[in-house]
Formats: sequence, C-alpha cells, structure tokens
Amino acid sequence: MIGAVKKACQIISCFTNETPILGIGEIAAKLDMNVSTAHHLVSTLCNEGVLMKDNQKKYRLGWKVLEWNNHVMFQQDVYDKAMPLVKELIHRFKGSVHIAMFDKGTVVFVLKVSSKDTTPIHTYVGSRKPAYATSSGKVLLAYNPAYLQETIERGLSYQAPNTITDIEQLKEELKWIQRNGYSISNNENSDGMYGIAAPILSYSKKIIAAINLVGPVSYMQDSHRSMIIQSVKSTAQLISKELGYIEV
Amino acid sequence: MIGAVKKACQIISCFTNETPILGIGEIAAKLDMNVSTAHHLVSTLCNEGVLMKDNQKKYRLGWKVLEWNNHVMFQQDVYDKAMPLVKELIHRFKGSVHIAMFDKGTVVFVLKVSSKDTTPIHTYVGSRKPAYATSSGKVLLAYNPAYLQETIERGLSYQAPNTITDIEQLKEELKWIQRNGYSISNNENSDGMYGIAAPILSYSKKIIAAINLVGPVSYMQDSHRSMIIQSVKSTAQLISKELGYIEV
DNA sequence: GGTGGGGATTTCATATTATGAAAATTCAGA
DNA sequence: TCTGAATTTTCATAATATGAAATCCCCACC
Repeated sequence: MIGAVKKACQIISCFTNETPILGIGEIAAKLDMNVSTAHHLVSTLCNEGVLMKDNQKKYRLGWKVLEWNNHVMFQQDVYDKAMPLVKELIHRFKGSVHIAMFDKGTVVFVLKVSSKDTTPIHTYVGSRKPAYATSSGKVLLAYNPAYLQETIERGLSYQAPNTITDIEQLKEELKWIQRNGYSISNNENSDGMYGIAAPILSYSKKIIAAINLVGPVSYMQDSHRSMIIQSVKSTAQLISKELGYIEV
Repeated sequence: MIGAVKKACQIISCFTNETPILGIGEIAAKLDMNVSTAHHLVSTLCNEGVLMKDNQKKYRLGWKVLEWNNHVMFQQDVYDKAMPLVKELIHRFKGSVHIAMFDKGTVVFVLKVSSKDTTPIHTYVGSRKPAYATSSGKVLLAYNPAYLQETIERGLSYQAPNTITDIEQLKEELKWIQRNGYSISNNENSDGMYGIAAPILSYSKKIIAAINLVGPVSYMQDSHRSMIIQSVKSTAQLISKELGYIEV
C-alpha cells in the first residue's frame, strides 16, 4: 500500500458537509499528521484540482471530484435508468428508497431518494450500515455466500432491539429471503424504521445491488404492506433488466 | 509535489465514459508507467474504495467518488438552489444552460442542463473550454482582472471563425461586458453555437461563476433575443442571491 | 503605523518508501 | 492439459516523502 496515496484519500475524506472548508492545521490535527506533510499533500491535490484554495488560506473540494463523479458508471446508469422507477415507487408509497451495494462487510448506499413528506432518515449517498442489520444488506447476504462469509468474519453486534446477532438465526433468515425473494427489516437498525428490500440481479443471476423502501414502522405495518412488497420486488426486477449487464 | 499522489490522480482520471473499465496493463500503457507501479497504486486506490475490482481482473471507479462528490459544497448548493432557476430558464427558451467557474486559464462547467428538444452540445460537468472563447468565460474575465492576466499569459489561439485572438480586442470586449452586464459568444467556439452569459456574484460583488444559455445560432438570432438576455441576467442575479455567501 | 501572534509555507537532512525488472501466478482459450 | 497473455508478487535500489525547525505572511490589536 502506498502511504502517500492513502493519506491523500484520507485528506479528501476530511471534507464533509459538516466541515466543507478546512485549513492545513485542522487537517493535520484531524489525521494526526505533521502539518508539513499535510501541506505537501494538500498542495499536490490542489494542483490536480481535487482540492481548491478558498480566498483565505483555507481549502475545499475541487472540480476534479465533480468530473470523476460523472464517470462513475453506476452513477450514470443508476440515475438514467433506475431513477424513473425509483421515483415511481416513492410517488406511490412515500418514504425513502435506497439502492445499496455490498462492500467490506457493510452496505453502501449508491442512491437515495426521499419523499418530501416523510420521516427523515440519516443516510446519504456513500454512507454505510452493517449489512446484517438492514433490509438491503440481508438481501445482499442471502444472494451471495461470499458476502455472508465476510460479514460473519467481522462479527455481528447489537444495533437496535431487533438486530440479529446470532449467526444461525441470520442464516435461517437468509434462507427465508432466498425463498421469498425479498427481505424485511423491522427496527433492526438504529433508525426505528421498517424496510423492505429486493435484489437487483445481473443477466447471469448474480446479485449486483439491492433496492429498499424505508418508512416509519407505523406506516409500513398497515394493510397494504403486501402491495408494497410486490411493488418493491417488481421495481427491482425492472431495474435488473435495465442494469443487468453489469457484473461486479 | 508528491509524485505518487499525482500519479494516483492521473489513474483515476483514466476512467472515463469511453473507458469506464480498465485493466492494469491499459492504465500503465495510457500513462506510460511501469505495470508494477500502476498495480501498487491501483491496489491502494481499491483499498480506499476509490476504485473497485470488476469480476474479471478489471477495475472501475468506486463508491468513494460518490461519497466525495456529495461533499462538494458547490454541487450541493448549485443543485439545491440554482437548479430550479436554471430549469425555469430551460423551460422558457429551450437550449442548454451551464454554470461555469474559472480555473487555470479555462472555464470548468460545474452544472449542465439541456432541453430535451435541442441541438446537443459537447460539454459535461467537469469539462473545460478556453475562457476567451466562451460567453461564460468572457464574463469571468471581465469581472476579475486576475483571471484575465492568467488567460493572457497562456495566450489566445484560434478556435472557430469568430474567436477573439487579439488581446486588445479582447480587452475592448470585456469593457463592453462590464458596462452591459452580460456577454455574447457567436460562433467563437468550436461548437457553432450562440451563447449568452451573465455573472453570478457574491455579496461583496466578487465573481463566483457565470451562467450561460446556449443554442443554435439561428434560434438565438431571432427577435426575442433581448428577452432572453434579460432572463439570463435576472436568473444570474437570483442565483447570486442564493449562493452569494460563497467566496472563492 | 508598528507590533505580536497564529497560522501557513519553505527548507533540508534523513529515513522511509516508491520504483521497476524479473519471477511467479492466474486465467482463458485452444 | 497446455499455452500465452495477462496480473500479481518479490525485492534490491534509488528516489522521495517525512517532519523538526526556521521563515514568512497576514491579521488583529495596540
């Protein structure tokens, strides 16, 4: 592993919505590195356009990030092809919809759309949650044994009252998901939400991602839940058709 | 400048819409570096989530890029605040609208929206054009002498029949733009388009960016051009109010 | 207008670390 | 199973990132 590159990535990741503008000193303190080292790295990143200098001696993320983002294939495809279907789902049932992928034992949200009039949920594109404690994560685990293996190795820990922390219990649940083609998360996460997820599959039936619809427990418990489940499943299938050529 | 970081940035930039999936060999060839070096860098970037491994031995851009992009303050603000106003402009006049910023002698497009039924234009978020040959670029030059200085140092070169290649002529044009508060580009670029641009200013009247409306020459030449100019100017002013706290 | 202080830069010797040739491995296709 | 073309790993060496300290720069305060 090339240290300088790793550090550069860490520096870029320091710039968040909470701290979009940072000075050299702040960066160095955050990452516990020498100000000189930080300065060298930041200067290089500025030269490349990844960071840019504020009018003061502060820095912020630069244009290069926008450019790179435009080239993320998923972003392109997910936006162009999946978005209309996701919007339709939101339109019908309110709540929030995510598309999530598996990475290093967690689910990463690669798309998020929320209805305007729904309980806010603390997720954003790029954020992560434990796979075993989310509806989309459980779908991903159910459809790919390698994901499960990786998750087990990292261990299961308590997240909320209903989190599955027993490996055997998790395996049972995954079998159920395989049989039924969808998963449910009822307050297993820290957000007090009810989620329904279904798999997005490639042409060769490998799992690419999962789509989920999330809403307050009260809302989802009501009579039209089975209709929601059907809709999430069919949306997942439609998106699978659109994105199915992708193999991760 | 830290070489490893610079090279890592170059590697990331290799992944484009044309070549979204690359092998080590291809990357090494593109950048004329040793395959081993490329491999070390790519491995590190994979570890950081900036790149990800395809199912084959190929690589593509990873989730980290999505995450970083979400934190680009401009992106956030531009989308949330400027987008409705931009959409309104498109709705009224068709064509394409860009928001552009100045960087290293060129304009960088940080937002692009096109009407569905208009002549396509070869720009995208993150792409660049010479400042002196675009309507938005000329606005940026007119409102910031430092930008002009930088542009002159890099020299003016022929881009299309109407490109301004004489420095004195350019300065005259910029004075006109200052007086009138907008700029026009009539086939000065390589795209055969007619553009109208106006400045987006901060509260302290420094130029942040420029907004332009672009369309086929034939369309823009007609009688309601003065109305278009007024609309572009007033949209720019509204966006200035929304984004005015930003100081670059 | 001068002064002090808290940054950001720059410098430079040193130790760390990236480099690249070559060997080992993997994988797909014959 | 074999072959060839890729990737991945290894490792000695050269290159370069590192960080303490010195300098510079810009504000805020006198």
